[in-house]
Amino acid sequence: MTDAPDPVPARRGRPGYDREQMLFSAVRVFNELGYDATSVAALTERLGLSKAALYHHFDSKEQVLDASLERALGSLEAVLDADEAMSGSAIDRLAAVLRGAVAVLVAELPHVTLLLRVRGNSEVERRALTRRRAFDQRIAALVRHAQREGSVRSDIEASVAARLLFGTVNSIVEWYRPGGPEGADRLADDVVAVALDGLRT
Amino acid sequence: MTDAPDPVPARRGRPGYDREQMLFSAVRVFNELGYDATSVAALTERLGLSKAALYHHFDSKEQVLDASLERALGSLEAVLDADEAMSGSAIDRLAAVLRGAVAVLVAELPHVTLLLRVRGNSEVERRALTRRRAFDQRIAALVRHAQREGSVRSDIEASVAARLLFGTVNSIVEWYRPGGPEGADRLADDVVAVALDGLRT
DNA sequence: GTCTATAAAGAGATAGAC
DNA sequence: GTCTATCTCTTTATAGAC
Repeated sequence: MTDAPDPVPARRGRPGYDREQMLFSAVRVFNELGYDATSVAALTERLGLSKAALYHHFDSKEQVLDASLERALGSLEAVLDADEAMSGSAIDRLAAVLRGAVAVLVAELPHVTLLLRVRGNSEVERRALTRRRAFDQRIAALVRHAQREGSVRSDIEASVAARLLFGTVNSIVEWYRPGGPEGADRLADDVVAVALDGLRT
Repeated sequence: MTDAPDPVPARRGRPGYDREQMLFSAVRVFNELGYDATSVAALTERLGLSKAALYHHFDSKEQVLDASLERALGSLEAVLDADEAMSGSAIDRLAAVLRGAVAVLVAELPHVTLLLRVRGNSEVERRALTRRRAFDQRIAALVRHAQREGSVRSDIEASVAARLLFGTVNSIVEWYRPGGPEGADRLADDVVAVALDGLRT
């Protein structure tokens, strides 16, 4: 249990950790144990520090969570606000959003993983869930648009289709590990292929 | 917070709750708050009982979890052992397993939801994860079979395809609620349609 | 930026009565 | 089948020194 400290991105020269490094390490532990099962002691043991050290960088354990959720949500919202999501046919925009979401999932894997496990047990968690719902609704609107355009099947309700779509995308956090055999681009290709064209030959 | 007790399936006549009813109620609370965030007090408050009452029916909080995970895993494993999963072409068996899994998800929604959130924090959780992995591998083998048979595209690795497939299926627990507009059969149709034939027209 | 020490609250679980 | 009372351990967070 007392292994070497997390190999946190170095910060040249100075001793100790800054807020960024501590967040990086903490989110990893949250994802391993689950946020609620993680004590502040578990958070700081990972870095070889005492509990009190965390309170120098954050007001509370919950503020660590908040910082992580902000990253995840900010990155995901940016995908919907990007140029590729704003022009072209609805099906092309949908595909671009799927690719963008996969890219964010991979790039911000720990933060997004944490976001997807939030259940609404506190004000911080409920705010995050509200932003997530808004994201989901923008996806559903995009699917509806593609249905009206005729490029997406209309025999499945848009909200259900959108949920199954992002169920597929979001499930990636359960097994994908960067540096494995599958690159992020290849993964995005596979997701778009399965989601839009199906598994059948 | 002190609402009416959970409307647990009645047990005609006698006072108090039996093990089955207590499990039913407890698993609901676990899913609302998350297992780790749920105290034994929260569990029994829901039924209007004291903490000690739970220990008449279960040895520990963890044994409640164990009982729930056993149900979920048993039901899922039964899908793979069913007749429809044993004969016919691989693609037909795959479709049958998908339908069966959706049916189990809906029928045992609380137990499966709990299972899908387990992270391996205890021996009970790790045993459940081991069984889940075995299930996943049987799915991957089925996909591989369908690829060799030529009915499933081979440009996506079987293990990745299987994971995306069950990512789609499992995500149902995040939003589906029985008694809503979508019936279980219709939902299974939608899942098989999206997974095998895709969303595109 | 980190430490030790400690406060205050809440956790899981048990004993024994009804 | 449930209760009250209690034990013990762990939790989040703070105070104040280095």
